[in-house]
Amino acid sequence: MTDHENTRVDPRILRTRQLIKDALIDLLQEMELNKITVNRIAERATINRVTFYLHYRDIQDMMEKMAQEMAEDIEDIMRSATDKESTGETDSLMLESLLEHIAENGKFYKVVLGTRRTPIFTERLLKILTEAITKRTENSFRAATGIQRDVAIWYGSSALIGTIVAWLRNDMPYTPQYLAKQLTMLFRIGGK
Amino acid sequence: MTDHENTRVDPRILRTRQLIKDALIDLLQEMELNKITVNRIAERATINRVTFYLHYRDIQDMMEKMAQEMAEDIEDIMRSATDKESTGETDSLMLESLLEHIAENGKFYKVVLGTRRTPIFTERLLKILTEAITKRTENSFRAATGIQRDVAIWYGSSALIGTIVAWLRNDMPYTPQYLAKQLTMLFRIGGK
DNA sequence: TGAACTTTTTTACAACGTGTTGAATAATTA
DNA sequence: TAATTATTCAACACGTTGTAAAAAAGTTCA
Repeated sequence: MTDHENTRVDPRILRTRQLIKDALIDLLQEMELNKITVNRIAERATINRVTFYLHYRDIQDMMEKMAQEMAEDIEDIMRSATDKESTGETDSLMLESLLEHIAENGKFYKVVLGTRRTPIFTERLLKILTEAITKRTENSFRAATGIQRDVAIWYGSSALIGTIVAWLRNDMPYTPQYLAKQLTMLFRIGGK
Repeated sequence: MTDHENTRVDPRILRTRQLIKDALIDLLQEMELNKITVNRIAERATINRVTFYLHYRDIQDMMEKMAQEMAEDIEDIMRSATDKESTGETDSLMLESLLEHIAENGKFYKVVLGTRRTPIFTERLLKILTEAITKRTENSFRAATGIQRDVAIWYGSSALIGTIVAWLRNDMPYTPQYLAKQLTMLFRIGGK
């Protein structure tokens, strides 16, 4: 995805890590996680198996690091959406930027969010969305409806992530902009 | 959970299968799926490792069978809720029965739905909920809002399952009845 | 360019998990 | 009790894991 790295780093490391990551994404499209071995990853990445261990402790560790990178990317995007606009419509813009980012990296997100093989990624995104919603509804929550705030937050954040997942699984039949609008509407009437 | 078996079956088989299932649920509370081996399951279940293979092809196969049983249980419950009431309020009752069932088997559901270790179970429940909602909104969908029907279904079903998951993770701080009411309210305003 | 440094490869190893066998033992059924 | 069926035991070949040491290849910088 993006850099995250300003210090000079050996191009061999960059190359190897990219090869390994691509190989994993590749394999995740084809088979369940329990069929994916370091052997297969190395083979697919055209690197030596030992090299894998020079970069990651094991497959689990690798996925955690990738999920961390994803989370940083998404947080950056959402932060800059908040900065750009200060005229009320931030959450609509945030959603739109997020969906655009996901669409741009569709191959990646379809695998890590669209399949249920890598729950860490979904978990990470859910957490980010929950926090964003929590922050965003700090004042604006209408308790008058008789709905518990935490239930509304659970409801809204799962609805968002679930819709994104379904959208990915169906090969993104709507543009990010259109889906963002739909979601904003649904979200307004429902959650808060 | 329930029987699913009316024909006489060797009590040793019942005992062994129950021991194995309990062992898996036990282990899933303690460690990630990739740390769980047939060895460990057999050890925890106090059976011989070979016996495991007399009942299941592998751990994956075992989880699929357990998810299938869960799905059958839930479908039974939702069916009988539909039968019982014909006076409009079926979806509220269905939700209530479902949540009661989950609460009764809290230990089981907290593991298979509450942790992200067994996506098959969540997947199965999502499918059931999606189908129920799809059926239920066949006529009553208000297109006037400008919201796509499929988006609304994605949104509503993920919201439901996500809220249930969060409720389990937080050790069910609301009664099934209360949560069902909350969900019905949120669902009404939002999805359809 | 050449020398110092870092990364990758090669080969090898022990430990462990898998899935399957055939024969024994134990429990259930009738 | 006898016949049947489930479980255990011991053992096997095979693949995966994570680590090690040394050789080879690629990068950096004077």
